Amino acid sequence: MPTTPNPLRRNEASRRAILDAALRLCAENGYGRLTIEAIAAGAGVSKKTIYRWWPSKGAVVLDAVDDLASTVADHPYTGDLAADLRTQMAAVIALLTPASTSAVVGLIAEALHDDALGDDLRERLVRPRIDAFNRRMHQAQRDGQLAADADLDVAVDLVYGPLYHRLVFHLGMPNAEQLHTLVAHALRAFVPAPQDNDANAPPTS
Amino acid sequence: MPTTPNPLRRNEASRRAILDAALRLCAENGYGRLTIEAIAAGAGVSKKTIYRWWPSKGAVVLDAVDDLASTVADHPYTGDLAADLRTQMAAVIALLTPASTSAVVGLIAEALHDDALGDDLRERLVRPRIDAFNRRMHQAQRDGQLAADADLDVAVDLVYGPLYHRLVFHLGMPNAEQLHTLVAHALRAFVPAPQDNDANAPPTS
Amino acid sequence: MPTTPNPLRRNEASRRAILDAALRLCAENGYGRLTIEAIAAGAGVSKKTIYRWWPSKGAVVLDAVDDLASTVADHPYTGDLAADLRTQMAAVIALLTPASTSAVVGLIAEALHDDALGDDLRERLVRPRIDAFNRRMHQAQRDGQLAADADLDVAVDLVYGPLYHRLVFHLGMPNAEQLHTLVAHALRAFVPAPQDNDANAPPTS
Amino acid sequence: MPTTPNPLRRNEASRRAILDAALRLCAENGYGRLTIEAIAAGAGVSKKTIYRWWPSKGAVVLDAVDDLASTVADHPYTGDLAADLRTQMAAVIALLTPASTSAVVGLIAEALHDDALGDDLRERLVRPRIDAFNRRMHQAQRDGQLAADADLDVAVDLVYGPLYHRLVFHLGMPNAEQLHTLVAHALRAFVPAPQDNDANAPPTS
DNA sequence: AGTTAACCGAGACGGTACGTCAAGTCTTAAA
DNA sequence: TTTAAGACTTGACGTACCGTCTCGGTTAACT
Repeated sequence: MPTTPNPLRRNEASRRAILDAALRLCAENGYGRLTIEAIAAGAGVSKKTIYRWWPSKGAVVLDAVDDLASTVADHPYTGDLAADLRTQMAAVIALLTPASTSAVVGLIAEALHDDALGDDLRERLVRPRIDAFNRRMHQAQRDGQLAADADLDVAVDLVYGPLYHRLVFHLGMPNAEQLHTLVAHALRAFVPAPQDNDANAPPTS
Repeated sequence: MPTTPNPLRRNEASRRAILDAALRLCAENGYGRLTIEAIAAGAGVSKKTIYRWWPSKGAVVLDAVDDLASTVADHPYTGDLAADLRTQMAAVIALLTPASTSAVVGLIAEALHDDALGDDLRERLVRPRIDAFNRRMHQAQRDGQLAADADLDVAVDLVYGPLYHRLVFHLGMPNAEQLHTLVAHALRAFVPAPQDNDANAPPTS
Repeated sequence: MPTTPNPLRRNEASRRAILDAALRLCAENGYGRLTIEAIAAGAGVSKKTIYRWWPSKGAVVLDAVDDLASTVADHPYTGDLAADLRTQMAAVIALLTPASTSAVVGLIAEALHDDALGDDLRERLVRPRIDAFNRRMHQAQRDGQLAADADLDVAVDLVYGPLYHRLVFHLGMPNAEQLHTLVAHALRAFVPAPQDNDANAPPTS
Repeated sequence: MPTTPNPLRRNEASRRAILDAALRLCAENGYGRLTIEAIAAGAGVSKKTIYRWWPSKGAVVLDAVDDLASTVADHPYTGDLAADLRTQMAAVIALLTPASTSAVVGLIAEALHDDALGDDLRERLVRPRIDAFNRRMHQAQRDGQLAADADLDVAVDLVYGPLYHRLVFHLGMPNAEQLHTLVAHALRAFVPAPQDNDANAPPTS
């Protein structure tokens, strides 16, 4: 008696309908009003089918977001580190806005109560993007845009932290100008010294 | 005909019992398992009394945390900015740890779905502390520890952001050493240039 | 410390307002939706004032109905017993119709659960009217319209019973013709024998 | 999309437990103290299950009484009409006594406020018994015990009315002797005239 | 190709908590 | 001292979802 169902017999149509319904209903009514019952009804699927394959509402949404987000929010590489970061961060901000109907924000909220979901969220959604960020930063270091001896371990926190600080305390997502300022200041921790005050300004070209 | 009850007639003993029960039960079972019913039972109070004075579970906990947190997590002033920040941030980290039983984390999670609660959380809990942080930073600026022309508007995001980035993605709160590194890097954006690697040490004067 | 309030200090204006509000609200929304709170609000009186003077909602309504009904539904005396009974019964039917907004029907329903109210209802409202009925019947006996040896003890049950049978089982109150038939048949038990089949018909004059 | 649940899937064990608990609790504490919560708890069933199948407490009790009463209070046929009626009415009286714990009395009280319940009560409980009574009366008519031209339409009101008159006004149910008198007088409306005082005795044939 | 075990939809079920309502008690301030 | 106002405890209301379960039916893997 297998405790986990046989994935070979899984109905792909049901799976897709469930993930689609989850995202759609989340966008329509907000993550807070999203329920397993509504997902089942919206997908034309029985609750049992959802519980067979996912342990919780959060896990469903995580799968749905994972599908969705695998291509968005990649790190571009134009050579201008600050600009590239701003581009990528703008995509992240789009995923978090508006908070009330953002599936990602819903996942974040639920993960704060649910360690298992939090771990999944970190490993499946966040970790790959942190790795990508780090690769981009090391590339910039090799390019000479960052100090050769910069401690990049804290970079991700300094660069992305402000977004989540503002998110959790309803301080408003930064607009383009504020984003510019934030990135500039964050990168200042890693640029070669001595430097002038405008080292991270966008190229004037 | 006032839609809000007359605060003059409010029973202070009930109010205190409710707030105490909310914090106690949150610490015992976690914010996620906290219910209005349990608070009422734990406080020896009727549900009606809770609903009369607060619109939601989050509002109760916000009041409770507000009472509690009004004295903790003040900004010390020893003259060593980085050390003072680390001290204060350690207090903040204590309020957020462990996440599963932290009332503040619970509020943060709920505020992500509930804009009204989020606004209250910001105005009542966070704004005063941001102001205190800013006062401390401007003091440091006047003390010559920060660049005279530093743009301190982004400072709070750079300093505290990493904490919330780590919180929401289950990356673990920084230990003492990591906190040291984080603060040092964050402040680097505001210190006078050029600088050496120990720019954040307390003034030797 | 008197357990009963001093009736001398009773506020007559409040008493009237309460009884009037009770009847008005009962007529408007039905006895089932009548509440002490609504009566208090409708009378501009505090709940405490109601509870001070009456033990229950039913007692309030009983007082109100008692005031109201003391003059209606008297027994006329035209000499035609059957006609007189029909006249009086039509007044009773008016008090019971429509059942959903009739204060008397509400009292009857509540008295079925509440023995104290039931006893009050019987003694204050019903008993005097039974006595009046019996006086009317004995008068008819003296007038020679009923058998001299008729057992009038069961008369009230036979005459009025059909009304309450129909009331409690939603069989519809009798219309004028049905009322005629009912009274005629009921009185047949008390008329002198031998008799013909139309002895109780109304006088043809 | 049916608004009523599919009766085929109904759990018969739950249904029985609910009806049994309703009758038991009504007998123990009285209809007035009977609650849906208590029925659910007493039946080991969730409230939702009750609300799924019945619209109100009264509907539950009506079902329970319907089950119970389908065999009691049938009309016997010994040939002696008055005796048969007394037998059957004694069974009815037993169902109504004591009023405070009688499910039927509770239903009657509730039906006075609730037209839908009242209609159900009439159609499901009362109408079949009225029909049975009428059949018995017509049989007696064919047997020559009632006048061939008697208007039996009012018979049920005359015979049973006294019971409900006495019930609603707390006048006490008739004892055996009073019942004898009541039935005798009621039937006098339908016997052939002239008659003697023992007209309701069984035929001597 | 037929058997059979699993998935599937549907949705009833026992629960827990919700937010509301009214009952009846108690406190305060004004008259 | 009574009253209006209204806060309070209590307890039931009817609803919403939860996560589990059983029911036929279909489907897909293995005889």
